[in-house]
Amino acid sequence: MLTVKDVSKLTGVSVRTLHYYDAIGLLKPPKVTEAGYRLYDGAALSRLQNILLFRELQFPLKEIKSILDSSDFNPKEAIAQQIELLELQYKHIGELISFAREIQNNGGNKMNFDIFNNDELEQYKEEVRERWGNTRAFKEYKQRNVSQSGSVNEFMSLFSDFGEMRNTDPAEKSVQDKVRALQSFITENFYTCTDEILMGLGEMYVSDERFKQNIDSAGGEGTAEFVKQAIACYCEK
Amino acid sequence: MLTVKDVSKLTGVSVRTLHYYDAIGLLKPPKVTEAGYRLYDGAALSRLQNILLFRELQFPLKEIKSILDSSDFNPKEAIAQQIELLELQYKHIGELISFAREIQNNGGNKMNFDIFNNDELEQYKEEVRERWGNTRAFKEYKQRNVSQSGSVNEFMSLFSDFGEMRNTDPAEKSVQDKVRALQSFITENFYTCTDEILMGLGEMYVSDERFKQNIDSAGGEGTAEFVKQAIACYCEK
DNA sequence: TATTGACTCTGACGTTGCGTCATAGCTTAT
DNA sequence: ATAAGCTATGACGCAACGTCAGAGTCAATA
Repeated sequence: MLTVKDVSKLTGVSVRTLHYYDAIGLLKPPKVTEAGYRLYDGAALSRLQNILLFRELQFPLKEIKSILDSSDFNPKEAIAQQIELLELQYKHIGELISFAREIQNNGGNKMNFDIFNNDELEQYKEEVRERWGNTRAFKEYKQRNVSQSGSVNEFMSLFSDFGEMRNTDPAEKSVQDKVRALQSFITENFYTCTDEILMGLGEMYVSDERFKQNIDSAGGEGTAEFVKQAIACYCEK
Repeated sequence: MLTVKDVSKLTGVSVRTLHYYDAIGLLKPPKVTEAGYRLYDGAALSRLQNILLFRELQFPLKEIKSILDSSDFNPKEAIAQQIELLELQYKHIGELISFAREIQNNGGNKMNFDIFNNDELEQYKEEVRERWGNTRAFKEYKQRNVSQSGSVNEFMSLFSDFGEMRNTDPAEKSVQDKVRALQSFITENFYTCTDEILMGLGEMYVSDERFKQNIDSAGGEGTAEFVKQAIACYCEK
């Protein structure tokens, strides 16, 4: 019989991990001495190999346990689902890499509304867990995503409108109407935009270099500052 | 000024997360009312955007904090390192996917000594953290990996040797010598193989379908069982 | 004005998969 | 018999929050 240390050296898992797997019932030693020493045999090693296999494939230990304990040891289904999950991760990380490269090159100037969303992954995990196919929520996500990235363009055109007015008085009615339009637009396309939030956004447009540069590039130098003032005006009334 | 809920709705992070970021000093609200209510402004929103950016790129919060707090807000270096990390993850997940596909197809028959090792990732993380370039440990890893996968072939040829002897008595001297050779081989190439461990391995060779099938395919039907008996013999003496 | 309802706060514990002590018991060899 | 080496069981720590629980606040309504 193998002691914990033997198994540890053999498989590379730590003694503490063996303790833990015992504690959670994932890998019980077939025998325990009177002194409480754990002793393992070949069958246990085999089970451990399986555990490590699934662990490597990112299965949570609980799931591994239920897979190995379920009498029908045919995990093809589970693995198929896991592959889909891994593929999502793969895609996601790929996107992150190109995103990171962009940041390196242009200093992260781009306003980025679309990539801040691993909803996809999270939602998919939910799905996989609850097994209601991968059609509905996934399509809804895509839908949302498309409509959102589409609206970003409209969003930017609002700023170029502001740019054209940026030499008039921020309190001017035409300008104030634009602010109202901006607020409505945000409310309709992103989230309910209260006056409070609008104020915060206005401030951020100048204090965040990324937003500032992006807005100025759409409306001309000074547009961001102008928008901020217009918003301040609007919110004071 | 924006309340926690405003910020939450605006950025998508939960109120609890804002509490947390405050607690760890990552994002302190610029003002707090007498009642203790947190109030945020545009600058805070901007900082939060940066936080989310780095968080999305898998930076740990502590690192984000030190990056944003270090006066020289030039994270190019950090991002470059992070990209390398992401690329490693990318590669690793890619390997996992093809590995998982293999398992699906052949039921995971292959003995798998090589993929159970994200040392690469871990070691690399260490490296990145300690900034001593990515040459040395990486090459050492490759070295180790190559020599290991090379030795797997020799390992299998041992089993075909056993296969040829599988109709003689397991106690026969020639067989026992092979067992000794097996033990030495494991000790030299993988880990110190005590008699105890050898016994465990022998048992596993038959109780784990993956090993059994692989060994039998190398030495012929019944080889795994034969090896187990030979080992038992060897260890009793 | 009193009371609802919506919002906020601070703890405290749960989660996942272990690592890291601390303390103590067991085993074996010298 | 004692030291060396192994083992055990807690207990705490980490990352990044989620999830209550209990309690205080704020604005608006009846």
